[in-house]
Amino acid sequence: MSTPSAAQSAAQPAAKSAAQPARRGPYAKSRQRRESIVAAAYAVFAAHGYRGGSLQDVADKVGMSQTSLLHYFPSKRDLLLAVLHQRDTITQDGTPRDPEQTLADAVVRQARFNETVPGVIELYTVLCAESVTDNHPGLEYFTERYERLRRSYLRAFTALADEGRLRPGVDPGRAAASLIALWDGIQTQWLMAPERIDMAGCLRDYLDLVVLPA
Amino acid sequence: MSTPSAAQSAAQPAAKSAAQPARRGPYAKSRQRRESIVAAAYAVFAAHGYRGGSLQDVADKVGMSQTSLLHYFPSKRDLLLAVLHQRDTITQDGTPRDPEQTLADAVVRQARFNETVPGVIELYTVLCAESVTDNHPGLEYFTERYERLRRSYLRAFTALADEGRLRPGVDPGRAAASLIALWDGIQTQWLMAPERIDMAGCLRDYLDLVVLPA
DNA sequence: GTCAAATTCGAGTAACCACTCAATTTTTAT
DNA sequence: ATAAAAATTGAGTGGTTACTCGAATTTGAC
Repeated sequence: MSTPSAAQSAAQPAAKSAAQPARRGPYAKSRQRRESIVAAAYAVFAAHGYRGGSLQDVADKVGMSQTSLLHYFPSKRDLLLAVLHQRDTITQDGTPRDPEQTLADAVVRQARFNETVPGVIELYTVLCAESVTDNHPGLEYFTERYERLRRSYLRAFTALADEGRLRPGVDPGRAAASLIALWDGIQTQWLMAPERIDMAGCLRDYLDLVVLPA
Repeated sequence: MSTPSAAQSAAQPAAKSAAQPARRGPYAKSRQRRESIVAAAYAVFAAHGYRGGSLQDVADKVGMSQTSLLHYFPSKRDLLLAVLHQRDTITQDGTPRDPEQTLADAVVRQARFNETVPGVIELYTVLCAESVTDNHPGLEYFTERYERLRRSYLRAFTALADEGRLRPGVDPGRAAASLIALWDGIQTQWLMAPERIDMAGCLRDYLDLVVLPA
């Protein structure tokens, strides 16, 4: 309060009348730089987890100093959140499903796609479980993701039930949680024995059991 | 198996003829001490993971110095393996199922039991996913556990199929992997929202879908 | 070209890590 | 009681951690 000049931080290019700090914004290559940092952090966290991966590992991978890295992401926590957001972008997590596609086709297609993207499944599996440990900055992301996903599949199963296409006796709410659980769990087994586990097949089997043909 | 030197713990009082080092074996309270260390490590790894939990944390919890702890478990890795073995003991993992019980009853019963044991599900979920990260000493334990469990459930589903009690179209191998996956995955969701997730209910639902009534 | 903001980094910090070593204290078989 | 093994520990070892600070360099709007 005693230093009113420092309190003015919002940059409005029109309002440069008074004695403003005159922020200039990031330089041209800044965006690419941030992206390459996130990509490196993505790989490091996928391979070692959040606690097991260090900022130095990430900086080395990008080819910059750890200090410069902290200029872009002021804490390891911020970097993790950027990586999780990047995962959403890659997998289009949270994007509504194409209404032309059946639920089963959409799930199977996504499962097959994820299999081809190096590191996505490692990153998701490792960080998700790690996030339930004490004081993990990823917990909120994963709890919210689960709630959103369960709501989404609940809606899908309820719609199918209304058409009479849900197998009698199946509870849409538990089926939603179960589908997500099956997907998560089969990914863990796939990571340990990729040639022995048919992720898409297991998901297809489950959905064929739960939803009746049109 | 491959470390016979460490396996020499059984005291043979008869073989003290030559110039032997005259091992005396552990003292009376040693066994309890080891058990309390494993219990503390169990809690620490469940709450923080393997990489996130430190030997100092464990030593503090037991009330001994970190150096003394290392007298009982010469490395953090050894401590982890002891904790994983302890988990098997608690959950009776690897113990054959009571033949009087149906598969579904056994699974549901075990799921309900695990829910009541503090830390088991945290420990399992956190360490299992962490074990797929680089150079994690738990990987072998979990891969072998998955192979053993899949074989076990494959046998159970195959037996049911022979009785004509497997729903037509269900593949016993994929069903075995799927049952384990569902179980693992539902535990993760339960950890994040225990009051919203019915683990036993989801497992029961799945088995009711897959196996037909007698 | 000027000049301030954006970017970069070397050098620290204080804390923590798993683990070692040498020495002391405690137990227990004799 | 004695003596030797088992148990315990304080003090270190070399390493890593996330993060800070101050200063130098690079950029780009004017």
